[in-house]
Formats: sequence, structure tokens, C-alpha cells
Amino acid sequence: MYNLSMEQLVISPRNLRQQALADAKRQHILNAAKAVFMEFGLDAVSMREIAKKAGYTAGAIYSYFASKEDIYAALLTDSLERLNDCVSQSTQGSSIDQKVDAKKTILELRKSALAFYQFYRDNPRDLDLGFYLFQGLKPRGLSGTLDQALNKRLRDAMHPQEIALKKLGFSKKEIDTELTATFAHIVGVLLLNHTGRIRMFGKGADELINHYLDQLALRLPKNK
Amino acid sequence: MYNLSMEQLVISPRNLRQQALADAKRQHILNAAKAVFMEFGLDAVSMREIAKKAGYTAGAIYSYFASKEDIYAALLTDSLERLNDCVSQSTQGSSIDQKVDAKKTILELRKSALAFYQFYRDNPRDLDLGFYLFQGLKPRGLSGTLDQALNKRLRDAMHPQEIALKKLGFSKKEIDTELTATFAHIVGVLLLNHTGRIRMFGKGADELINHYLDQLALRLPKNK
Amino acid sequence: MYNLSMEQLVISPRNLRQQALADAKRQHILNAAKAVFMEFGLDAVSMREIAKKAGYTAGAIYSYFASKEDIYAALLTDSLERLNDCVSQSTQGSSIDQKVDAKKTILELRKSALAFYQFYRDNPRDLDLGFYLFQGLKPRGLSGTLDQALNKRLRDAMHPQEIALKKLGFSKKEIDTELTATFAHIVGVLLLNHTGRIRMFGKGADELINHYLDQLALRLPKNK
Amino acid sequence: MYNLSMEQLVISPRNLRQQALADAKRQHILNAAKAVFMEFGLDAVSMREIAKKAGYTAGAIYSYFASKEDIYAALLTDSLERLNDCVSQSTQGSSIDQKVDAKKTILELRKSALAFYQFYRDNPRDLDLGFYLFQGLKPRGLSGTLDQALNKRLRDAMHPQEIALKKLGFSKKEIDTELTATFAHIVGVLLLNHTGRIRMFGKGADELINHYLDQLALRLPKNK
DNA sequence: CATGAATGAGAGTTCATTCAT
DNA sequence: GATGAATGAACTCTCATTCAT
Repeated sequence: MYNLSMEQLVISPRNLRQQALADAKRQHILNAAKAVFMEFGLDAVSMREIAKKAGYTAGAIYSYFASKEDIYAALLTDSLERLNDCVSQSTQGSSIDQKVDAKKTILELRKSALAFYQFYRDNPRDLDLGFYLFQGLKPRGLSGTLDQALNKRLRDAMHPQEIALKKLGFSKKEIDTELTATFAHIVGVLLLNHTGRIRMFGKGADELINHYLDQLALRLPKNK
Repeated sequence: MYNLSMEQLVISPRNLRQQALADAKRQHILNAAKAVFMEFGLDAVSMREIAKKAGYTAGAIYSYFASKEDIYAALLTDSLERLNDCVSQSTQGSSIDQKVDAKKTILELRKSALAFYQFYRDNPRDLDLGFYLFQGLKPRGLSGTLDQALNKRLRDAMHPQEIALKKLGFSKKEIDTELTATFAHIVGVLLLNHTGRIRMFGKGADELINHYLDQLALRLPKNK
Repeated sequence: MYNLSMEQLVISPRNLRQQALADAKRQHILNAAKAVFMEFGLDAVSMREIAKKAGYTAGAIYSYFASKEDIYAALLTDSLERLNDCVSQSTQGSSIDQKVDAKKTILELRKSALAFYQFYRDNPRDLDLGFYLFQGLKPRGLSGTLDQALNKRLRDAMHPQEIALKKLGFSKKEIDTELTATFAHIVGVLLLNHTGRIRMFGKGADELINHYLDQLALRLPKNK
Repeated sequence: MYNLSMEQLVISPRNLRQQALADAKRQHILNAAKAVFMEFGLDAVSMREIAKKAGYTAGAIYSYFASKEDIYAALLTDSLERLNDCVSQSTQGSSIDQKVDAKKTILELRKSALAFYQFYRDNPRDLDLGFYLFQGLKPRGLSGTLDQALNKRLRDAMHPQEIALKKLGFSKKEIDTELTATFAHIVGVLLLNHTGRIRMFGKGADELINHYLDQLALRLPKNK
């Protein structure tokens, strides 16, 4: 006897299709939001503008996102996912051999730090978005749990570096210091670069990053 | 024949007094704006709020500032002046003797970098303002010339460090690199600190800055 | 020749079943609407909220009701039915004997008036609904015929009192007057009570109603 | 020495004129609001509609009223003032002689009750407004103090009746009862009349009120 | 110089209703 | 029959800016 409706039990092809469609439209709106954001900046991102770009009326957006802050959150989440993808790919295929080669590890450290840097260098709007999360502009609407989740994804993007530092024999405390310092340095350089103020000093961003990583390499434990 | 109005040609005592009065009121409004800004943050700064704090009505502000962006610009200018004052004081009284003592110079370098850092650490609203100029938040109202002037004042605040590096025997190119790197690093740490994200890494901002300056000291030319 | 569809001509068992089902669902929605209304008040009753409570989506409601006003109308109808049930029960079992006992009749009068009053006292949301029909809040959606039908049911709820007054020997004209006056009085007290303004006078609603009915009893024809 | 600005100390003719102008405009907006309200009912009263009727843009209203609820409050206040004026006039010139004539006092009681009733009978929109205060529609935005003030003014309008009842020798408790009952009765009749439901009973509102007051007169203490 | 009324655009959000699927 | 996307109009309220007085 089948008293329960099939529709509620089975993930029918139809449901799947509908779900996929809805997801696609959600993404479409997100893209529109991103486009508006990239074109006019954060201040200009209004529901009406997003809707217009997406080919909707303002009210329609609310079928997909409960609020404007919801859109921001989705945008941020998406951005951090892409950051992590990018960083992951940079160290993909690296040997996780028992016999660790210091030189290789240093290269991995360098690669993953560079991947992090390059992601934001090449996607300046993600940097803007990151600042929205990261602040200056406080994410008032971001719930505590979401905020934590986003923080975690940001830290995740630094994880390969953490692994490398560990392999290289840094102490726990040293790892924390170097990791934070590297993160801060990259952020600082990105900010300088993004705002064009780096020209003020006549230096290139890539050059600065490499300089920093060179110095970091020199600080590696010698007893290996 | 005196077709031209006297008022426009002569800097009469009366004109002077009026000018002084106007300047004072301008400053008064600026102080009000700063107060509102410090109390509630950038988003809450509206002409009405500034006016209220200053004891005026919104319309009155326009006698002294052409637009809201104008006020921001003045606020930035003021902020950068105070930054420079702060940095100047930190190295004040330092010997500009011919006979340079390396140790003293290193100390000066450190002091002036710390002064820069501490100014923003202790005046987070100035940091916010700085980001307004500095960040993706486009300074639409900032004319090119003003923008350059502000840039210059920012660089000025790094000047004592530049002097010290020169004294210590760095090459022109090295100076540029280290100066920019230091600037970027400080900015990055400030950002991390200001947004509270530094907790994510369990590190203190002061600790990071000192760590960086320690490393910098180690890189100083050895042949002195 | 049977050009007309069977479905429209024949009341087939199938049609009956379908009709019953539809009625049940209609009632289900009505219950949901009532629940929302009782929980949050008239202002909060939106189609979405009703639908949610009923386990539907907003659009589905329109299969059963043509508009929101339609739902209100049904709610009112239902409310008046319950009012009449309540009043009927209060006088149920009363002797409809030829030999009328004045005391019993007075008691019946009192009982039915109290039943009317108590129904709304104990079901304040029905009072709200009643005001929606009854008050300045224009029942735009109420068609003339429906409005008349509702009026009739309201009068019906006063009928037992009318009967009693007749039994007690009031003239037609007196009956009309006393009936209307009692109705008005009850409504006034209910309104005062419901809005809490009765506290303004430091009196209880029950006390007032009883006082009124006491006075009414004193006015009864003495020559019986 | 007059250091203080005259403008701030003196109520100059100019200030007076401006104040008067502002008051007039405030009243103008209030009238517009009332007009919209009378034309289309409470639900249709939107800031835009009020503004349109007043010849303003929506935002302009906010120079005179802080919120929509503010307008309601002003409307209600005004309405209650007019009610009190009306009631006051009805008993104006009445002897406040020591030697109280019972007949005269009864007449005063009747007059003031009628004045109350007639005010709302003749100004049905004030009745609607009163219900807004009085409820059904809850005055969510009305601050507690304002709510109390409005309540007080409502009670004030019943005060002449209270005085009369006292003069006639009713006890404190009886006065409370009769006053509340009269109030409730009037409200009930007004409601019936206003909504046209009184036709349902084939009675006139005036007739009902007079009937009630007749009965009240019969209840007056006999020992006078 | 300062006021304060006024504008006009725009913000986010909600809602009853419609309709293709 | 039911869904859920979509509309379009409506809502209150805020803001920078202007301008007659």
C-alpha cells in the first residue's frame, strides 16, 4: 500500500529539472548582481538595478533571495569558493610523499601564496567583495554563523601554506606568525595595487610579493 | 577708473576678518562631520546629521562646502595632516648629525614606521577615511589635483623612513622596494586588525608589526 | 444528441465526490485563514500567510476563492453561523408551551442576549471580523446579496429575544425599539471591552450587560 | 552688552509670522489627510496620497510630520478637541447655581449626552478616526503618553454628564456605571447608524438615543 | 549667512493577483 | 489542482541638493 504521495518521496526527474532551473536562475541573478557591482561599485547595487540587469522586476528577486544581504552573502560565498578552487589547483598534483623534499615544499608554499595573491590580483571585484566581508564595510546582515563559515573558507585558502610551513619544520607559534604576516602582506599589496596607489611608490605588485616570499624563504629553518 | 569692486581687489582688514571667520566655521563643520563619522561610521554621515551636530541646518553647510564629497575631501586632508604631525613628532629631536650612528638610525626607522602604524591603530576612523580614499570606494568627488596632493601627503608620512634607509646605505632601488613593502605590510596588518579578522589567526597586530620590523633590521646592509 | 458535456448535466457519483473534496479543501483553507487571523490579526492576513498555514502556495488559493475579499466573506458567514449556533443552544430545550410562564420567558430573553454577548466576548476575533463587515471598513467585496444574507443571519441571532419580547406582551413597535437598543448596547459594551477602553471607566463588561438587562426586565409590561 | 543674538531671545514678528505659516501648512496637510481619509477611507491614506492632495511631494510631508502615525495622532487629537468643544458648548451658560434645580440638571445631562452623540452622528469620519483610536485598528504607533492623553480627552467629553449625575445624587459607584453604560450605548448606536445596519431593525438612531436617555431619567434618584 | 521648505530620485520590501507548466 | 515565478503597483521613509526668504 502506497499511501504516501510519490511526489513527496521521490526526487523525480521533473523535480530535478525544476530545481536545476531555479538554481540557474538564482545564479543568473547573482551574475547580474555581480555585473552591476563590477560596473558601478557597491554603492550602486540596488535591488532594482540588479533586477533590471537580470531582466526582472524588483519584486521577482525575492523569489530567489530573501533580502539584499542574502545576495551579498551568496556573492561572498561564491567568491570564496572560487578562491579556494584557485588555491587548490595551484598545489594540485604535488607529491604528498613521505620523503619530503625541502625544495619542493618551499615551491609549494610559494605557489599557494602566489595563487592566493593572483586570484585577487586578477579578480579585483572579488577583492572589493572580500573587503565588504573583510570590512571597512561591515557585513551587518551576515548572521554570525555565516560570518564564521566565510571566515573559515578564507582561512582554508591559506591552509596549503600552513601545511608547507609545518613540513618545513616551523614551530606552531612560528607558523601562526608567518601565516598571518604573509596574509597581511598580500592583503596590503593587493590593496595598494588595486587602488593604484602602488604607482605612488613606483613599484609593481608582483615584484613586492616575490620580494616578500624570497625573504620568507631565507627565514626557513636551517637545520633541515 | 575703478570699475572693479573694492571688495575683490583689496585685502582689507574687514575681508581678513571675514575670511578668518569663514575658515573657523568651515573648521567647525568639519569637526562636526568628524564627530558624526567617529560616532556612527561612514554610512551614517548625512548632511542633516553633520548640520545637526554643528548646530546648523543642512542647507547652511552648502555655504562652506560645495558637496558632501567636498567634506570628505577636507576630512581626508585633515586626517593626513594629523598623520604627518604624528610621524614628524616621532622622529623629532633626532640628530641630523653628519656622523651617523647606524644603531640610532635603525631606531629612527623603527620609530617612524611605528608612528605611522600606531596613528591608524589608535585612530581607526582615520583608517576608515583613508580607505574611503584608498580603497575601491571611488573618490568621485576628488579632483585629480587634490588626489595627487593627498597622495603626496601620504608619501610624506613615509619620508622619515626613506631618509633612514638612505642613511643606512640602501640603494635607490632597494629603498623603493623596502619602503613600499613596509607600507603594504602596515596597511595589511591595520586592515586585519581593524576588521577583527586578525583574531582568525590568533595573532596581535603589534606583534606582527614588530616581527616585520625585526626582519627588516636583519636585512640592513652589513658593510657598515 | 448530447452536445452538452455529461459532466455538466449529470450529478454523477464522481462529481459528488469531487464536489465534497473541493468543499473540504475550501473549508481547510478557511480554517487556515481563521488561524492566521486569530494568531496575528487582520492586518497580518495575507494570501501567502493563509496559504502557508494551509500547506499550499498562494496561487493555489485562487482555485477555491476568487479573491481575498471572498475569503473574508466566507469567514464572516462562518462566524455568523457559529454565532447563531451559540445563541440557539442557549435557549434550546426551552418550553415552547402554550401556557407561558413570564418568569421563564424573561430568563430566556436574558439567556439569549447573554449568549449573543458572550459569543463575541469569548471570541474577540469574531468581533474583529464582525467589525470588518460592520464598521466603516467597507466590505468592498461583499456583493449586495451576500451583504443582505449576512445581515439576515445577524438579525437571526437576535430572534430568540424577539420571540421572548413578543411573548412578554410588547407591542410590535416596542419590540423593535428594545431589540435594537439591546443590540446597540451589547455592541457598545463589546467594543469598549475589546479595545480595553472600558478600563478607562473602571467597569467590567459583564457588570454592564447585566445592569442593562436588569433595567430591561424592569421595563417589562406590568399588566401580565 | 548684548552678546546673545536677538534672534534667539526675542519672539520677533518675523518668527511669529513664520511660525504661523508653518502651523497653517501643517494644518493644510492635516486637512488634506482628512480629505483623503474621508474620500477613500483609512486604508487608502498613504503619504503619497496625502501629499498629492496637499499639493506636495511625499517627502515634503516629513518637514511637518515625522511619520504617518504622527499624522494619525494629530488627526485624532484635533478630532477630540472638536468633540470637547462641541460638548462644552452644549452646556455653556448653564447655571452653576448653588440652588440646583433637578429638572435643569436632567436637561443638562441630556444635552451633553446628546452633544456627544450628535458630534459623531454629524461627523462620521471623526467616528471612523475615533475607532482607529478606539480600536479594531490598533494605534500601534501611538506612544503610551499620547494614548493616555487621548483617552483623557475622550473622558473629558463625558465629564459634564458626570457632573450632572453627581448633582442628581447618584452615588460614586452608580455614576461610574451609568456613565459607562451611556457611553457604551451611544457608541453602539453610532456604530449601528454609521454602518447603516440600523436599517436592519427599522429604527432611527436619534430615536434610540432618546429612548435610552428617557429610561435613564426614570432611574434618577427619587429622594429629590 | 542661515533657514527650512521643497524637490525628485531612490532605497528595500510586501502584496494580491496571474499564468504557464 | 497546484506550483512557483513573475508582475506591477504600492508602501514608508531617507537623502543630497536647491532656493526664496
